[in-house]
Amino acid sequence: MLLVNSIRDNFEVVLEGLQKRNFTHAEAVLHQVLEIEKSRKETQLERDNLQAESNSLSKQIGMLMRDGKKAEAENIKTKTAAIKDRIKSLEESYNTYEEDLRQLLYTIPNVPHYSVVKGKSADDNEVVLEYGEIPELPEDKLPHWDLIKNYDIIDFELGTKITGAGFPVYKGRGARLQRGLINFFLDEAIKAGYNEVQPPILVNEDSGYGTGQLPDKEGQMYEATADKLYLIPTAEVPITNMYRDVILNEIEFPIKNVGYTPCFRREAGSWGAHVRGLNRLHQFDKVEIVQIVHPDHSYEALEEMSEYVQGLLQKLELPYRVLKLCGGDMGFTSSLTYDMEVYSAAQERWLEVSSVSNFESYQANRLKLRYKGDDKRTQLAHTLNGSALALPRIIAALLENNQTEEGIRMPEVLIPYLGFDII
RNA sequence: AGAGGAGUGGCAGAGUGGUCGAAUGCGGCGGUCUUGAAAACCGUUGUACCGCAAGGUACCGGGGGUUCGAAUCCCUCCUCCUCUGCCA
Repeated sequence: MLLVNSIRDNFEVVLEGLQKRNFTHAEAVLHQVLEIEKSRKETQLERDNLQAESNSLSKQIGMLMRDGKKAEAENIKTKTAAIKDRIKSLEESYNTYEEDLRQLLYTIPNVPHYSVVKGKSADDNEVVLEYGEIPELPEDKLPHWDLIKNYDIIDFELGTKITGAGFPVYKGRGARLQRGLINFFLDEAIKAGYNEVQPPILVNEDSGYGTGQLPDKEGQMYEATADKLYLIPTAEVPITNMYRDVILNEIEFPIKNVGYTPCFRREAGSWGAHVRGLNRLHQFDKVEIVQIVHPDHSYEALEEMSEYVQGLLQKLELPYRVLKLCGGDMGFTSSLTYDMEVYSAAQERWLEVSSVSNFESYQANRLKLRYKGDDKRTQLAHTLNGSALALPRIIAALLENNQTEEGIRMPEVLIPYLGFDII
């Protein structure tokens, strides 16, 4: 969430930023924040002063009791009663102000980077670059949902029987392709200096708030209600929350973690060809990279992560493009996001396979993730993450783009991981 | 899951109603000494909020309560340890 001080000190900048993402009533909400904050401070001042008075009287009572002057002590006791009532009522208002402030801040999205354009929807995203040749496929090319049936490598009906729609069963070479890709992605990340972690895939409420899934996206997560736990929608949640309530030493930067996890998304209300087959699932696999860095270097880190993800796509020989998201299309917590999309030659459309974001201090503020430098001051760190990569659409593109009469050709780099070169 | 025990500063560990944000040791940082290092000695060393500052307030696992006053007493939740049970 945003820092109140930054809203106060950079009011115009914050306002302009929020307007870029079409956040309605931005000005009114920001003014409300400052107003509540003002009341909060006034209440604290009064409460603290009374508390100081009460503390001092209590000490006097203690000393009088020790000296055996009981009558005098009793006399002071009566004075404290009134103060106590007043403190209690101030305490209640203070808590209300604090809670109202927090709830209000939860509703305010991150301020986009100054270079982010306004825009209304995904149509206004800027294509930063395109890479690779779009393959020419024969007339009888098939979309992946037909290919997986023909080769019997992914079974949606079977998954529907076991669980429900959007939970496919990967079979035979389909399963091995999954496993091969996961291992390939993890190995590449390790080579790039990331530390591999295996986090839990159920998280508690605090973690959901820490990275911003709660309260914003409550309905999009599966919930284990008996234990108040959530199935993670992305490994970003557990991996970033490892650093909740942590004060790092500056010399530990940059912190680079990578983890493979299944991801679970309820994604209600979607339909049509765009969500067919592997395009949108309730459960899918993803390798996620997460960085925690010094605020001065977070945009360098973002570029580095973007290039890293692009390198993976190049190795997989997939044509891709990089989008810089406009304000209207960016996630709630992000300051700047690049989306990587691969071209699916049979569906003849671009599929998002990665999203790389810099959250600046927005998540860190919720997480209380700070660092201490040479000057001994504690400050908020910056967090970033990116998919590297999400499997289903990569598989969709690999299957579609590499289909031949002999079968589906696998990219060179995967063959050692698969043990076969064609499906 | 049942029975018992325990949660205090970076770590170890004292403190069982008042002068305790908290002894002491270790570690960290600064200094003295030394050609340098070690040792020794001296100093310093939590977080957050309010305040221009002086200073104030809160925090001893979380929340609530008793009391003029709580690390200390009570309730509740969480976590960890030991034993028993169960289990990949």
